[in-house]
Amino acid sequence: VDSQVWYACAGTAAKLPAVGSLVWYFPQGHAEQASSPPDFFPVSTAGGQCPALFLCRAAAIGFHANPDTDEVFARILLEPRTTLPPPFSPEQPSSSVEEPDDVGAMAVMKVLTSSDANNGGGFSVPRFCADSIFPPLDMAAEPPAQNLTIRDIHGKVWTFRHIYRGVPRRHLLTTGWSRFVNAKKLIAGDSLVFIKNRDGRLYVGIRRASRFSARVPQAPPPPAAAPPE
Amino acid sequence: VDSQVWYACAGTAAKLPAVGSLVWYFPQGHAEQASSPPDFFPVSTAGGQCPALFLCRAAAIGFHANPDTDEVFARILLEPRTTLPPPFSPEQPSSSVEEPDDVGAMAVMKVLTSSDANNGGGFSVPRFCADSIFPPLDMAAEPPAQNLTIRDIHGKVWTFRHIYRGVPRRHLLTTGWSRFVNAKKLIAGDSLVFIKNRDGRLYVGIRRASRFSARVPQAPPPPAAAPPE
DNA sequence: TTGTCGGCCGATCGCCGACAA
DNA sequence: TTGTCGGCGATCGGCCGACAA
Repeated sequence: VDSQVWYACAGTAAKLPAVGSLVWYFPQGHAEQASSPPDFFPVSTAGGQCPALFLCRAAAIGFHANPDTDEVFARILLEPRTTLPPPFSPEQPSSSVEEPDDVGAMAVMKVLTSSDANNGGGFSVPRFCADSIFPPLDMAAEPPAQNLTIRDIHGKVWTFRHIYRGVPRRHLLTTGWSRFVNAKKLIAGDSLVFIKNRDGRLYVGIRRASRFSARVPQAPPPPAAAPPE
Repeated sequence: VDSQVWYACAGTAAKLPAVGSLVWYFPQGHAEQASSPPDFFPVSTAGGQCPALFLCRAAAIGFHANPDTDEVFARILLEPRTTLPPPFSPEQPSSSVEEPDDVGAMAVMKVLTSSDANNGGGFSVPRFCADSIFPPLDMAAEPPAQNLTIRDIHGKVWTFRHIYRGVPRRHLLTTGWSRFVNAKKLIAGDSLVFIKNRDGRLYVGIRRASRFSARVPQAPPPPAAAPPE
């Protein structure tokens, strides 16, 4: 996966160590956060424990995306320094050292509203996104419209009809949008990241809302003055 | 899975050994046919070979169905006799010894036509199936119709509208049929087995057509007299 | 600027009898 | 007896502007 697109999808909160820098590998944190718990068998001691920290060198970083959910993750190859060899280590979040500020690219994020995610609708494009990411429309046309060619993080191409219409005027994605929503199983609360790289190529990334504490909207209690039903 | 339903779905060609009987376990045949090849490591000899046959006792039989495809398979627990212990063995087809003839139940099979499997249609119920499996219709009604409650091999309940209509009259499944076709991903050539057990409960099983040599129908060559296009 | 709604039109789904194999 | 077809009504998907937050 292209690292530029990866960073845009991961968000500014995601920090990765620079290749070659020294980091602490924290097995317990890895075991608690990883989707597939690592196997510490080869390094566990007679007492069944392994050391709490390993000093390591970040030898290589791989940028990846889940083929099903498009969620991004990084795989960091760690070389031990002065301690026993630890196992191969995927998914090491937030070990803050450096981030590439080579922003010749633009990225805009939007949280999907229920109108965006509901079937039978389009996608309301934020004005700033249309202005700074998408190619300019021919405003002489009636209505101004174009087809956008956008790649997801796997490189798969999606096309969307981008139209500027309604009173007052607004930017919308129509044809192609619902196919995308269904294919990616997007729901209200998920976020999209639209990315324009230095070559002008368009990408779209997904940040899923935490499904864990998803709360069902509830009817508010009646106002104090209202008599009980 | 209920063994009665299992046998109806497996068909009359499927033979299972009686529990307690002696059978030959044939590792190479197992390895060639099993979807997940067995691991013979613990019994392989220094030459990398394991014996061609094991005499075993069929200690227990489990009746199972693939949760995705509904295809049935059996798991036979084998106890070795006079040889080294073999590994646990799933899926041992056709070791012909016995089959339970306790047929207080009825089963009828039909291969799906393209009209059955195409969306936008119902299912033509063979006359014999309607007469011998389904509950009798009230022929005084116009048209005669009823809702059928039928369980798949996992026990999941499906409902179908069974109607007797058209000129000339015929039995059809309409409402509920296309949902079933889509959920089970049925295509023309697959077969259904309708089963009525001794209690009068209805079941439906699936036998998938071999996807391997599925051939696309081809236009026949023009008659000899026809001039070339 | 943009989230939600109702209208509306076209596409699809799915039930029907006709008809012939 | 039953496989396939065309018809057609109901439903749904999806594009639209209105309107208000």
